[in-house]
Amino acid sequence: MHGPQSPEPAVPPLRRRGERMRRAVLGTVVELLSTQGLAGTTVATVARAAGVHETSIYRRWRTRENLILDALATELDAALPIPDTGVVREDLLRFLTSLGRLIATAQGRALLRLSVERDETLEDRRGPYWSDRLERAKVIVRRGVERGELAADTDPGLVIEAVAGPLFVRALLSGAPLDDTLVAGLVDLTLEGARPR
Amino acid sequence: MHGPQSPEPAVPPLRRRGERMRRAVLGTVVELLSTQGLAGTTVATVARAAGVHETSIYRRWRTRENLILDALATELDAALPIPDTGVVREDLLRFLTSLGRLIATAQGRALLRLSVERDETLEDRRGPYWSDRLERAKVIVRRGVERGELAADTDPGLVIEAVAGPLFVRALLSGAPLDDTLVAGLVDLTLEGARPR
DNA sequence: GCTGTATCGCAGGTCGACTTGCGTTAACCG
DNA sequence: CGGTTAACGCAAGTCGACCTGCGATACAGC
Repeated sequence: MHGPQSPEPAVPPLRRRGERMRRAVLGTVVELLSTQGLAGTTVATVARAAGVHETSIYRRWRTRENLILDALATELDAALPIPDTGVVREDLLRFLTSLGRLIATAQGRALLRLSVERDETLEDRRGPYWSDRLERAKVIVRRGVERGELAADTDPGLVIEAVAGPLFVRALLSGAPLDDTLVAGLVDLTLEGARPR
Repeated sequence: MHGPQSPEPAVPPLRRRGERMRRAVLGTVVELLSTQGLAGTTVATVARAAGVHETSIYRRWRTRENLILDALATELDAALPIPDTGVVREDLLRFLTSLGRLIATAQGRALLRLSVERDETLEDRRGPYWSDRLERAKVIVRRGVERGELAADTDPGLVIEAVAGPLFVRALLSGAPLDDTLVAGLVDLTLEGARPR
């Protein structure tokens, strides 16, 4: 073997800078999240796996929370498309179904959990991710109103919150399953109401 | 001043045992929660304020989470009564209003936050508090069905989740306000539906 | 009243998040 | 292509959650 003369090459410290380091670390985070879960994704672990020093991570992202949020925001940016089938019920069904699937994902659950853990003291107000998605989904309702499928005075935000809220509650609080039956029941209840007709 | 002969009385370590210690610690937790918030309620702080050693707290409650959950469960046990006015809309309105008020409380928010922070790895499945409350609220819907106010095939759980879900989502995710307008809009939407009539 | 045992005090330690100071080098810029 | 600087490596340390062993005592049962 043609080894180096010096018995200990002293492992040249890999200083991956700038964008290269950023991508390496973020990729490692996403991978660790799906294999080790949120609890297993510690800053020290990420640093080791990405071949970067822990300090460098803290200097760039400030907190573990920022780190993971950054990785997930990049990863889940394209998720939750807004369907446009021409029928409100169908649009809501599809949107809720993909929302349920996202929430069932390890990454989705992690994003959810981290969005909740905000300090109540300082108004940090982050986690715009979910608020944004719900905001975007309002067009589904608006299109339904324009088509005459829904009452003219329908509040789009209210409808979206009413159908999506239970999914979040189940994922965060009760742990109850998120199946298609629930989604369909929710949509129909919100569209038709509970009054006898 | 008639001080004791010994210059340092060496502060006899107060060993409050059993129920006395339990009440002292839990009372301190509730107090600290409303004055210092969740982040300020650390085990060391509680121990000092209650005149108890940190180790004793860990031995009895295992985790900080258990400690606070125990204190809040005891404190909020009687909260969220189920109204029975004879009219579904009124019952739902009152229930949701008190739920919103509870959620706006420092203690309510703390209970919510802690109910979310469950490990996804081990199926610890706690936080039955909120699930229990929603479960109990189902009778409101059942009574409405019996009275003929609601369709016979109405799913009580679905209705309760649809009206309560958005409140939790706002408290946990979006931080949007919980006013009476929202509550009324939610109840009416769920009862009447969004379809034009 | 005396003893036995579970409970508590206390010292010391692990682990993860986060910080600071200082030396070193990669990367951009003229 | 040499110089400057911001980015990185590294050592050391703080803080809070949580654990362990050991000695001491409050309270129960006799």
